[in-house]
Amino acid sequence: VPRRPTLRDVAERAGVHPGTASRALDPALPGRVTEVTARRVREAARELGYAPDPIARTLRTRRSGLIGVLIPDLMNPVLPPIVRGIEETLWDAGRAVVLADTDNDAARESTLLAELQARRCEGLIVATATRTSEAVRALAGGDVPAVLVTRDVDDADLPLVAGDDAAGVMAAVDHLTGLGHDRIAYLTGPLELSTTIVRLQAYLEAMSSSGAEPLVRHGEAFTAAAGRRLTAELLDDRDDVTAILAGNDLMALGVYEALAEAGLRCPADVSVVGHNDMPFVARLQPPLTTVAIPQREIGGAAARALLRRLDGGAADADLRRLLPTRLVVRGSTMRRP
Amino acid sequence: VPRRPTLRDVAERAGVHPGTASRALDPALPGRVTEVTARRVREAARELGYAPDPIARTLRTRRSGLIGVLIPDLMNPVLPPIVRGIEETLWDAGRAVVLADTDNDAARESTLLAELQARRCEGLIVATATRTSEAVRALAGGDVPAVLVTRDVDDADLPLVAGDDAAGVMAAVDHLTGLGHDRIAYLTGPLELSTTIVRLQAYLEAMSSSGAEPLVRHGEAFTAAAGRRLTAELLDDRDDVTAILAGNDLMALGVYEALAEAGLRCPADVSVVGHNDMPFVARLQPPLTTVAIPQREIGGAAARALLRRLDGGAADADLRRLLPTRLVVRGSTMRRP
DNA sequence: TTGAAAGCGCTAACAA
DNA sequence: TTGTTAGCGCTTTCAA
Repeated sequence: VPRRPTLRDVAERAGVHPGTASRALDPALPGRVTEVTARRVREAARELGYAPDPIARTLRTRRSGLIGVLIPDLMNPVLPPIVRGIEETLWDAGRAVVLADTDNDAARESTLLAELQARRCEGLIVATATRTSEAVRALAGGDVPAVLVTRDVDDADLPLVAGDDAAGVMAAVDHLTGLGHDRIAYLTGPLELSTTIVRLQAYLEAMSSSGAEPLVRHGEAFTAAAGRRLTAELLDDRDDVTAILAGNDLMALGVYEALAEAGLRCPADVSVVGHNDMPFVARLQPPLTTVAIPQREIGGAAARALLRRLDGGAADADLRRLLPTRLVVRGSTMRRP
Repeated sequence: VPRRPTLRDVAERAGVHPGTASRALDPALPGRVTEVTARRVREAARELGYAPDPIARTLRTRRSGLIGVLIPDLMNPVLPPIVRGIEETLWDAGRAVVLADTDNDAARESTLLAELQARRCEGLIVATATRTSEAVRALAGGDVPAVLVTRDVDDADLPLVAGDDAAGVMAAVDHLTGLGHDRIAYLTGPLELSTTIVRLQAYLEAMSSSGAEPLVRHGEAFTAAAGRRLTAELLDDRDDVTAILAGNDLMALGVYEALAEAGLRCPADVSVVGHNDMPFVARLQPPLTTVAIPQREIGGAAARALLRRLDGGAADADLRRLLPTRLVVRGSTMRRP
């Protein structure tokens, strides 16, 4: 059986000692070896099709080249682009991505975090944080660098990369007030998520600066079902609402359903705005006006932030990196009737 | 610095030799060690918070516990559920998933396949195959077990797990003929994908057995743009088409666009059927009738097939496992006008 | 500049 | 049943 070649084979063929071959092949150390031997070794390596064994290297150097990526649920449409951005950036940097999905389960979160570390991941990218996750907070003190994506945890000095949701929500409120709306309701996601809080806060600020009275309903989850229930309740209580800002696009889907059920038209009777610009919302009827988030870039930026840290970068240089969002105006908003 | 404990530390504390400690901690070998020493060792391990180093273990045993998963593009809506199914099954079996995305690039495919193997992945799940991918075909002879998902490669004895697309397409044609249609066009995806061929073949068979004349257009990609272009061309040539079967849902989106552009209504003038039942197609206008594929189950089944092989299962027991698909009838199909 | 030797932490073959 | 020994493939001191 033609075993894959080791450094020893290369050294033998080049007529040098394995140690020398190792030095010759290490690009970080030019001048540690004669140019002529370096050439001989490289040649032998090429002829043999030699590739260093990452496992053996890791055992020696303690660097595995593995980055753990923890996500809440890959089937949530916002995540694939983020994971994609992370993954392409890390592969390009010679790292491999170990993906783990918590299924939105806190217990699973801490299990998987431990598992990822046990498997010697050099760094962690975490998209599952709730404001109170202890397991995530503990990462701040730990010895494996971690970066949070999208979701932040309270009171921990962990770097975060996310979209500038606040700016997006403010733009959405401005858009609606610009269209003459002032009875604008906001439907939140679960309060244990930082994204919910950030968006809600922005809504409240924008409303107060426009002098309009805020109107908030809290949802138990970022789902269409929650959006639908909240909207139905809202319409029962108040018949003067002319615009609804949904915590995210999934909830906006539920808003559409509830409006249709109540015999209200969108946007003729009620304008609707979502958040995230997930795939295909432009193809809904009506096409959804929403806050677009640069998901893939967020993933890439998170990966780069982690790489910087792994290369000994300053730990405090780039806490809280917010990437620009933008309001995409489509057919679900119009001038107040 | 309180270095994490090694097996040596555990052995020392338990007063035994490292080799003995190793045996005591190995769950696969009961009876290789006295119950009393086993207990002592386990106790010591617990007290020290010992966790075996997976890297060292891998170097020794050649088994990394890592499974490489190669996908064409995570942002293609069919993939997240598949990856999810793979990932949850493998974690439950104590394996970790290394995810790599080729971005539909053949060169990247072979690079990443090599990289995954260099990183000592014990097994591979490949969703990127084209009918001719050499790099994938080479896996058949290789020493790391591989399972294909959804996309097959020609002339290679690699196990495949996929949805039963043929049955789905036949059901779709039957559904349409049952509604009185006989001018049913089929829009294919790229011919280098096995899924395209399987679906097309099924369409041709179903048409011939119903005695209707087949009407096929070939698309260069499974995209909305392709679906749109093909439909526009089709409508230019033939004004008698009353139903269109799209290669997948993305193409069906394009069909919707082209019909609207041509001033034709769906389903009143033309019925449309998609394939995949990707998220949110039920919310299109009209809701899309489509062939649903059990994506998550396919992922799970692929993972289990690989695990079986890793445990020395027969290599030929389960080549070509097809999971049942089903036609989901929604609003885009109706009785022929 | 190169060779020699040790060792990362673990497991498996062999010996006692 | 347990201890001993060797070695997975690599890097990195230390000497020459």
